[in-house]
Amino acid sequence: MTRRRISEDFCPDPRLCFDPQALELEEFPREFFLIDTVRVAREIIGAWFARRHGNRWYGARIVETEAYLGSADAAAHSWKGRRTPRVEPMYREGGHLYVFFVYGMHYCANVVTRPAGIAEAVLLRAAEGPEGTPSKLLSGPGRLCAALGITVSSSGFDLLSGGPLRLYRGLGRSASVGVSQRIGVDYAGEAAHWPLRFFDRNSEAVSGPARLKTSS
DNA sequence: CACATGATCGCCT
DNA sequence: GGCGATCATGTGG
Repeated sequence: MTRRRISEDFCPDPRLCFDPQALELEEFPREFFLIDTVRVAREIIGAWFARRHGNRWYGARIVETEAYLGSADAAAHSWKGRRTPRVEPMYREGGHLYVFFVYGMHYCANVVTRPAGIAEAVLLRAAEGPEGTPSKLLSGPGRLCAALGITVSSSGFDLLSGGPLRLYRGLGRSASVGVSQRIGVDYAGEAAHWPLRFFDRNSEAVSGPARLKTSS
């Protein structure tokens, strides 16, 4: 049996190699992550999620996100203040990473928001690689993590520590951003309908059903 | 300790 | 649009 061990998958896809220095990308200030989770979800559309591996940088432009609003949000892992070892990174200061494992085979990456103790976060649902990479390579939260080689070993990492995982502001004009309900949270009752998903209307890499790709 | 389920994906119909 | 894969995690006994 040649069963593939998911935990060995740490390597970014070589097609995502890029140079943040040459592009003169700037990081977000800490404060940006502390104030408003919904605003972070909307405004990191177009931002670059970047990772250093060896002496190279790999990155992708975020085109789809979802906000998860902590203890008041039945779809959030921190609903009703739930606090377990897995969710602990959600309680850190905004700007940290929260990664979890789902469905026995996929990882999902979130950017933690709000001050320490308030467990809100933004799920990174889809991204585009540098010019010429296939639009499906990072389309969906599981594929996004697979393409960048992100696993739970990165959960709790501070994106503003000057280390190998970072978030950079996008370049040029802001994207045309659509809004919809979140995907895959039907169990969450009323919260399942909250308009907390954001996406770049002009991107081929946005995931989910077609009916959620055109809304406002 | 046993069990149920999920912030998904790809393949099948 | 439906379903199986596959297992960490949380919950309850």
